[in-house]
Amino acid sequence: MVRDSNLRSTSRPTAVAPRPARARRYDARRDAILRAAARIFRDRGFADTGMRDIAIASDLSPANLYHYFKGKDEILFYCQDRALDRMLAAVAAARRAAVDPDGRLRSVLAAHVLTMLDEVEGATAHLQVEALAPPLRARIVQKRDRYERAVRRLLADGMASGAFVAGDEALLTRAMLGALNWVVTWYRPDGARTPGQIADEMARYLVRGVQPEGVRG
Amino acid sequence: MVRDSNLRSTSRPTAVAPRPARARRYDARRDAILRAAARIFRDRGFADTGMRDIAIASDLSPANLYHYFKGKDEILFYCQDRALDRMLAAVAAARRAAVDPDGRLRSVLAAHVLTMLDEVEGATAHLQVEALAPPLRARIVQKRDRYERAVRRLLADGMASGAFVAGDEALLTRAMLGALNWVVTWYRPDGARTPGQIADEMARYLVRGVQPEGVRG
DNA sequence: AGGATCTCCGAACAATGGTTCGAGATTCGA
DNA sequence: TCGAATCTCGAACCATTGTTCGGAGATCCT
Repeated sequence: MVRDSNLRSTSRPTAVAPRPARARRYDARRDAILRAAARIFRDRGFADTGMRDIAIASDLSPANLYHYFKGKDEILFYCQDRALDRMLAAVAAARRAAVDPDGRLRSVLAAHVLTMLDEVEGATAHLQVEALAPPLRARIVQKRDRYERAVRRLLADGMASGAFVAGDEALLTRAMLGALNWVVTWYRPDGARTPGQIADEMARYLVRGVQPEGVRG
Repeated sequence: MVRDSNLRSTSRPTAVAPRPARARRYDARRDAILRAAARIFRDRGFADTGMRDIAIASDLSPANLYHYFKGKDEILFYCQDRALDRMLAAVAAARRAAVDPDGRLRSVLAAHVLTMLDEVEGATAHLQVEALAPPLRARIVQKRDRYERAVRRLLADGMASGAFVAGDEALLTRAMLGALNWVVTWYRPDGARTPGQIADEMARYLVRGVQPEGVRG
């Protein structure tokens, strides 16, 4: 428990492994647990998932989980935290790639879908925020709001520049994110569409709804 | 338990009360339980809601709940069943009111939001279907699919008539319903918008995304 | 009024679930 | 190689939860 280094110390890429093998395995196990948990959370929901389920899925004993996480809440917390980080990174990337507002918003929305469907990342990004106890929830809510505001700003900028029609930014943002979050409830890996296709079609449709006449993406 | 008359026998509106006072109170209690349960389910989720919570909220003892429902599952079942009935009724009403496809779809989507936010009806319409045990779940899933197909048909008809642009009907339907279902996660009674306003704006935006150039609602 | 039925509840039961304990294996620095 | 820190797990703990049981009070029909 001495570690607690979530932010990799990528300070020196020296020849010799700067990170002990011990700590490496520790991080790997942590990752595996998060991966397994995220998958089950997405499929069965947080409340219906037991520690024993997570333990089985990650080839560990239930008791051993507590050497990697303080408890069930913390596992959910890191799932959500990771997913949000990835989404925020997508926003930053879209902003850097200086295209038009349409393309920026589309790429962010598409990335959102991919993050939700990707087993590695959380998938339970926004889905189960209320399940968290106050201390951890506050941190997630804060980050989630930051992401939501970022998306809203993308929308607002487009409205200001005339790329999008005027409207209630907050409501439209929530409509878009809702459509995206809902994907996890109906997506099946053996379905007709790949995650990439779903992400693209979703993003295209959602953006089309705010575009003025004459400039259809 | 001899009653089991969910469908009111509105056969004869005779002068004398055709329904004994006893049975009336029974139905009223049932209604109150459903009302209270739906509210808590919506706020805290099905798994995190205890029978004792429902009992307190409906001014009854936990044990007494079992005189009105077979168990927790059945309570959720009726919540969802009611909500779906109301949504299906909205579809039928929209179909009867022979307006254009745009108006039909918009009114159905708006009714969906109002059903979700209305405390009386389920609110947990689609939200917690997986929580149900197989026997009851099958019936709900069937009805939910019926509703989803009805909405999809509205969309498909519009595409066929040229009122909507061509696209993946199933995916677009799910995108719309997802945006609507998500409303329960962020709606607050003391917010700036009333349920009616939210419903209208949502429906307008979602339909706009499938309309071709030159015909915006 | 009397018996039958319906409502209602306090208490307890069995199962589940998150979590802790204590000790045995494993790994690592020196 | 040796001692210490780290991993790992079976078993148990304890609170919660859905549910049942048996009976007391209320209500209704005749």
